[in-house]
Amino acid sequence: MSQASAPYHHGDLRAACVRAARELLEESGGSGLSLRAVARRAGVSAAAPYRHYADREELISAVAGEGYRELAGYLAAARPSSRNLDDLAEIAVAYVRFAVEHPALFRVMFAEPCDRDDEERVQATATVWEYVTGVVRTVFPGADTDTLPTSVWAFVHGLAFLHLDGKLDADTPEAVDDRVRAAVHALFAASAQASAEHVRS
Amino acid sequence: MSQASAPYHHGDLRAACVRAARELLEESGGSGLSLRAVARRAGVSAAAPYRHYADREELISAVAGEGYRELAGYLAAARPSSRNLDDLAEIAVAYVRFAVEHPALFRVMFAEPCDRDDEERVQATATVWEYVTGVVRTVFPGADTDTLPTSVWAFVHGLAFLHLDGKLDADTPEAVDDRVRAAVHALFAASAQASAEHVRS
DNA sequence: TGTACATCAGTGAACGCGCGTTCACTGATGTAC
DNA sequence: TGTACATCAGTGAACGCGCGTTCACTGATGTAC
Repeated sequence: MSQASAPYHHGDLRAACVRAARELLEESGGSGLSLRAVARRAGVSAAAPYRHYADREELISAVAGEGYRELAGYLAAARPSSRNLDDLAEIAVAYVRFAVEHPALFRVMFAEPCDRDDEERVQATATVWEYVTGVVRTVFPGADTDTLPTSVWAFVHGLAFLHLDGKLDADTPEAVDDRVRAAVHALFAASAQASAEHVRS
Repeated sequence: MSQASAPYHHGDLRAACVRAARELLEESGGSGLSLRAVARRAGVSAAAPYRHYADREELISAVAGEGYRELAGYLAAARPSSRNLDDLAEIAVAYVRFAVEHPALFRVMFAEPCDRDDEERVQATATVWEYVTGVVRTVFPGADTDTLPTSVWAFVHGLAFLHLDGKLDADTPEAVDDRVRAAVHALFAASAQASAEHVRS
């Protein structure tokens, strides 16, 4: 409740660690993310985080979890309900924007070897999956609901990573948005012809 | 020329470092990749690599460069010339297979912050880009040649990363191949209808 | 309301480690005469 | 062919560093009576 400036014990070191970790991530990238640096940033001794996290891995998982929740927020905010290709494009824009705005966090979420036993992360992946499936179902009614979500997620995820790694040049955030929109429309428009041919043959 | 078992000086430490680095990558992932570990693995003192590489970064760039060249080989071997969707699917399979067979190397190639000034890496990116553009031109003649390659590369790249991170479950290499083929066809088949609608509206 | 005590979050010193990088050096190689 | 010497790849010891983690501890909090 109180927001005293000099905390007696600390207040909520658990949350403060995640916050500190995210700040470090934004500032120095993934390489700067050590438990000691987090403790330092939180204004606490190096051993203090061990009251709240078993080890470094557990803290990182917590950070990744928060990242997933935030990504879900971005997507939901972009289009609460999606009906057509334009909606899909805006969702893709939101996804890529999240990645580009939080590059190190996005890498932690996806590029760290994913621990299958970590329930929070498995859950987070499942959430993204369900979301994508829902979008695909409304944008492409009657399509193959088993496979197409994979394709769409992969496509959007790939756009995010390529932008993240600077493989596509887009200087401003707006340029990124535009490239993403164009990529979505190009893919689904230009493929119509080839697809029709393929189905027919 | 000679392949003596106990090298006098060393022979070709420059190449041996890259080889050692790749072995470490396969065995222990990206975290184990230190210059000292590379030297140890190459059977040489910790300072020796500095005769051939200015610093750790430069070695890693060399490794990434080799990765790009090898990826290009995978792709070319999959389909020397591509004409239709099936060809594209096999190229995607090759791309994902490369990623899954060399996960840590693939991450080094893409997930390390990409140095724009490193000519070899810029060149490597450009090579992939040109290859993808060429494929797109033959598979989708008459399509938007500026944007569609971005879409296709993103799609395939995303498939690679999602498989790499275990976000999609596919237990055997064959299962991965099948999922990739299915994803390619699902994307280009199911989108036809939505695309046609969109163009018409 | 006041005291005694259990709880437990945070301390600070210490451990052993592997890292990147430097330095003066050594010793094999290959070239000039 | 034989010797003198310059070159330069590799050595090994050392630097200072930050890391993850442990440990016995301290001191604030909150509860029982």
